[in-house]
Amino acid sequence: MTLHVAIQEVLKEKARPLRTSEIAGILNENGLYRKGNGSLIKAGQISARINNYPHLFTKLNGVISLKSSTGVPVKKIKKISMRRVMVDTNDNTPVLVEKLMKPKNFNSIPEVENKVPDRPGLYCIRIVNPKSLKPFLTKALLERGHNIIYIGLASKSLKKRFLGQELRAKGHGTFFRSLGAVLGFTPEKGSLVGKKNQNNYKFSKSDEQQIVAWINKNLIVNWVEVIDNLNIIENTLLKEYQPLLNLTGNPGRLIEVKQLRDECKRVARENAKY
DNA sequence: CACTTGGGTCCTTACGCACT
DNA sequence: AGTGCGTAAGGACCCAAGTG
Repeated sequence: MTLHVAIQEVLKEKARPLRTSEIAGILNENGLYRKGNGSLIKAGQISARINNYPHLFTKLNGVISLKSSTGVPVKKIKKISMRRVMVDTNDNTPVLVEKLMKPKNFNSIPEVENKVPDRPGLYCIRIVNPKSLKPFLTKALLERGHNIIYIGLASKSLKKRFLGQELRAKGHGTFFRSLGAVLGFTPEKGSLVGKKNQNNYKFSKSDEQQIVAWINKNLIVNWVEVIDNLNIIENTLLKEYQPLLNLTGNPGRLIEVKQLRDECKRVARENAKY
């Protein structure tokens, strides 16, 4: 039995919409579907399959239902509008993009950290002197003719996501992990052992402080508040500028960055020797 | 005891390998 | 070559512990 058929079976049997994590749990218990290597099915895998079979399933507010009339009646749930991209007549995207990318608008983080809004938007990070990085990164920036190292989005809050997670390591910032890796830091050995998410490695407190100090000294940042079309704008920018440390969606992603991140993961997953 | 902070967990989606 | 499938990046949610 394929995974999506197994998901259909579960939804039919339970006769109500289910979360991806619930479906994974039920399948792991009833054995309707087993992975080739025998490992447990994760919620993310269910989500991936749901997206690959839009004709079979509907997804509303995080719960999955069967689409076919033979399946479960879809419960009425308050609808959240999934805004489709519409280029309306007063589209001010070009203005926002210019405002975001204009080098003059960038400032060091200590100068602006109290001003980052608790609102959604896009952010861009530049490096003052590309030569403060490892040679392969310096070279890549010179080839690209800019000093942009990361472009990201915060769908809820720039303050929490951009400032908190990315620049101050509160929580799990993708950029912070990548930067630490390319600066030559590695997490503490075994720090991911037993953790559910085997990717979100962290650095030691003292390493974190050193990275934050490096960020304050070497990086300048800018952001714009945006609500609509965040993903589309981000994707366009990634294609146009190919920032140094973005991986997903970046045609100029650097394999060396991925390798350094993988090395961090390897160390963090390693059983501590004693 | 309300508020803040830290961080564990969850969700979505792009990517790339494996199989047909 | 096309399709199926699993993994991991990127981002947000949410709760427990800390703080005043």
